Amino acid sequence: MKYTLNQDSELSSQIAESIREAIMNGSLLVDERLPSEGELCDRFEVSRSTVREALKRLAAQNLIRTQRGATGGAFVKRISFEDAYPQQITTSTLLLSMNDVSFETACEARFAVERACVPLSAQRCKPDHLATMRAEIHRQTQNGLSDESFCASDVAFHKALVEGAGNPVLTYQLAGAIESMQPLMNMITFSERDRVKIVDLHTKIADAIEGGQAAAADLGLDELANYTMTLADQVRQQRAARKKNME
Amino acid sequence: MKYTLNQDSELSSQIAESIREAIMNGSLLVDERLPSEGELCDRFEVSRSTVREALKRLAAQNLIRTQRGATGGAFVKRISFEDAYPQQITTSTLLLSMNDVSFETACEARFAVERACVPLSAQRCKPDHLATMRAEIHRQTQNGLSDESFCASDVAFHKALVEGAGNPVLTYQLAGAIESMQPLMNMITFSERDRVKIVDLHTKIADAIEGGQAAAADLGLDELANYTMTLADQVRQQRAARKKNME
DNA sequence: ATATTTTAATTGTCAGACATTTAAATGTCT
DNA sequence: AGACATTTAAATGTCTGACAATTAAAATAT
Repeated sequence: MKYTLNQDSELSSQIAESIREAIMNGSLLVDERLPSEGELCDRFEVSRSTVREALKRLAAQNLIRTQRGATGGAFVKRISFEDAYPQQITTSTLLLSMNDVSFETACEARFAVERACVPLSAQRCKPDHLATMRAEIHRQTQNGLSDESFCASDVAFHKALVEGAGNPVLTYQLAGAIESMQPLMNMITFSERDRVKIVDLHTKIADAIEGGQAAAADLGLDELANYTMTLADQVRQQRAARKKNME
Repeated sequence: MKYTLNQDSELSSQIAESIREAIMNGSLLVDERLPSEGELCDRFEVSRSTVREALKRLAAQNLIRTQRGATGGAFVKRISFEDAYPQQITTSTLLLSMNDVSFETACEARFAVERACVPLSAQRCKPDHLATMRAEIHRQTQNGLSDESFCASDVAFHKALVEGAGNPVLTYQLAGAIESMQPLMNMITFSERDRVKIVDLHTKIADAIEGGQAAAADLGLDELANYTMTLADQVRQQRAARKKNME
């Protein structure tokens, strides 16, 4: 384990980066124990607070875990998809909301990425994912469902579709794209007619997946993408009109 | 800004989570200043070290930035795609290497996701992305190029392909899938014949993109996916045979 | 008015202490 | 000898107080 500090600003950041590199390049293996805080102080010639701030940075990135007690210490963490998920969602969501990403751009990305899963889902989708899709479709038909709940169910449906591809890497990469769209989707209000149309398309997609018909599912997804964009467009026009009236 | 602590283990983790939620739910807006470390100590009734460890966790997640000096403090950071990128790559890379994700699974995800970009790239690819693709193809034909450099160039080619779609969300989401494959790709050695074949397919794809022919590009990508899988298969068989010989 | 210096607020770092947790070592009883 | 209880030691978690470094604004001097 080699320790070299870059020319960054804060010591804790430099130390964290140094250890991160050691993990990335294989100098530190999974479950290997890092030197104790005291030893790290000696090696980097900094105080314990600084070392601890560095370790907290690494912990926040799921790179290490710490244990207290006699045989405790900081250990290189075997990061799991479950650990990485929430981080990914948080980052994606903030990226969209803080960078004026248009609904079109986000939507395009989402459907493009989902379309990539469809052939695999049609080929391998398991009964329980299909069951989830059906259940969500059913929920979407219920009266009195708030727009937010409808959106949440929509997200759940599409998540199941992606998970149906049975590829954990895809699921991880795409979860962000789909879930982070929810706040944007929540800005749309759905009329009764909209919901019926969406449920129809969801059903069409689920049927196609169940029957292993990738092309049909793709077609359904395409229609859904177009329809969603249309809805967003309406919302934008309504909002623009309202603004004009107020002037 | 509401502060409630969960029943987690470490105080710094609870405090970080509390502030993270305030950012996520809009209580804290972009560029808004957090209370100073001293004030946070009072509000959470903890020492400054604990507050600082919490802030470092948030900084590591690109949620805040800090400034020193009179008008300094911690501010909600407007996370940029550039900031999120490296984090995404690190996480994806470690996920693959630490969880025994098979080459097939990772490869499948990569090509699925790339295929999602092809129609958009064919439609909108800008000259400079195309130029990058051509340049990388050219690099791949040079003699004496190490396997690692070849792989790196391969990654650069595919990154340009994705960027050609002109959708920053797609670029972000997919960068992880593509770049994190590099360590796995590096385990493959390329014969002269392999390289010629790959360069041919890259050229085919670039030509199709340039001509706006999405279907042709998709076909090329499909061939490339199959060929890559075949290569990986060969490597696996060679390795198995070698192992058998040693017994 | 402009340039310079001082000041105050804030984060960054350090040092040392004590609290808490945990496993291993030790001791005690049957 | 084995089972249970106690002690010990090592490690992280937290607290306190101090000083350094940075920076914008206020005060001062030119």
